[in-house]
Amino acid sequence: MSKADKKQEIFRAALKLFARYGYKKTTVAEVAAQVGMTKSNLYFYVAGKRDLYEQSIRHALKHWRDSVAAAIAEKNDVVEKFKTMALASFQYLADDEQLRSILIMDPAIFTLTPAEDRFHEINQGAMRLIKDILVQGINEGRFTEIDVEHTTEFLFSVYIMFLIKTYVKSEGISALRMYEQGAALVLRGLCRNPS
Amino acid sequence: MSKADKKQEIFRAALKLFARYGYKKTTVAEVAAQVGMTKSNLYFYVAGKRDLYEQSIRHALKHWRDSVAAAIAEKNDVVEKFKTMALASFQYLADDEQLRSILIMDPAIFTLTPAEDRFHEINQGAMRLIKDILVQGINEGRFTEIDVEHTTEFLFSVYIMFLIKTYVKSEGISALRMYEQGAALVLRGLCRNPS
DNA sequence: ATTTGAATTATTGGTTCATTTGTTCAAATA
DNA sequence: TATTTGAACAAATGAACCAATAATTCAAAT
Repeated sequence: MSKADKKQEIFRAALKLFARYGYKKTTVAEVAAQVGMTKSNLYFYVAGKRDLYEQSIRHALKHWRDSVAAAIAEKNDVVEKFKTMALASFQYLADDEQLRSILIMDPAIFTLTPAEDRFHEINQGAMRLIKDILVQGINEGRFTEIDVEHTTEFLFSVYIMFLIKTYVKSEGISALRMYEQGAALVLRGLCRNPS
Repeated sequence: MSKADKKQEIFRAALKLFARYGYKKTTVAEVAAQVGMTKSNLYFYVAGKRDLYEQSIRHALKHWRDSVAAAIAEKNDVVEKFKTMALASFQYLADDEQLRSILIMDPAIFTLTPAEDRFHEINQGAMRLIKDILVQGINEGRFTEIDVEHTTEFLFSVYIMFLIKTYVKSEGISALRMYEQGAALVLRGLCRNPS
């Protein structure tokens, strides 16, 4: 098993424990035991506990983003892409209890401000998805010619906020309804020919 | 001076100190001194330190909301009302350094979830402003017939989020640009005949 | 190149205690 | 009667300490 594979295994084990007990209450000894090694050996793979935690989360977030990207890629119509993006990302989290648990225990993962965002590169990728859809829509003449940069940031902020409302604070179905209404409203504002 | 007037005076003095030193570092003795009375006498007017704090904030929030309501009332056209609502509330806070300071020191005043909202009745009032505009727009045939309840909640959430981004976390001008783009986008989604 | 046990360092949680601050109240005042 | 006060009491806070636990390093082993 390659070093990279071993890392993967470590990250998955770590995420499981972090999701169950939270950052502070999980010890590196426990994580090491979970993958069948001593804690000192863990330091051969990661720089420390904090690093282990962040990398594990980074790993999970990337998987999420890639999964949403794949769902979008299946659609051709730009309006369908928009709808898929809005819903697939929500659905993914609904299905991933472990990641939800992490997010609830550490709400700061989803920050409202880029400056203090520990996972900025990953969120940049998510914003890329939004931006590409906006650009495609404009190029195809389906969307009105809006300010792509700021609108992308706006949509991403709204999206993050509703993730927080729905899964971190547990407003559940109520927040989902709002999100759906909002997505529809925004899509109507985006489209040149309102349906 | 009536008891109600004395209370007003106390609230203003308290807010000033709370804004400067925060809740914990402000003592009731200091507040009492500020209005020229002993701390024990303060208990004739308020139930305790917490009550003093919350009432002072409540007072300031009401003033804010009423000020926005007044600005909206000046306009007749529903689209103008919408724009005014979106901007006047932001402008008010830009001008009120004291309230901004309170908000920064106690970010939980602006919660993303109604359940834990200590000032829910006041925010209800703010949502009322949004709802009335939506209803007017629909009745006049200017807005499409959206789900008023959920759209109101959606818009209020977005509004609160940008207040936090702009003033609590200090993203300043960048968040403002996003907000403007978002407001324009939403308004376009709302209107029956896009301009 | 990987793993380990033992040693070292840093954090954490609990305890005490002195000090400050919040709260109550019977008596005074206007 | 409505308001104010000083003194007493109760609760919260922060500093200083200690013991226990957990994180990290590293020389030696595989």
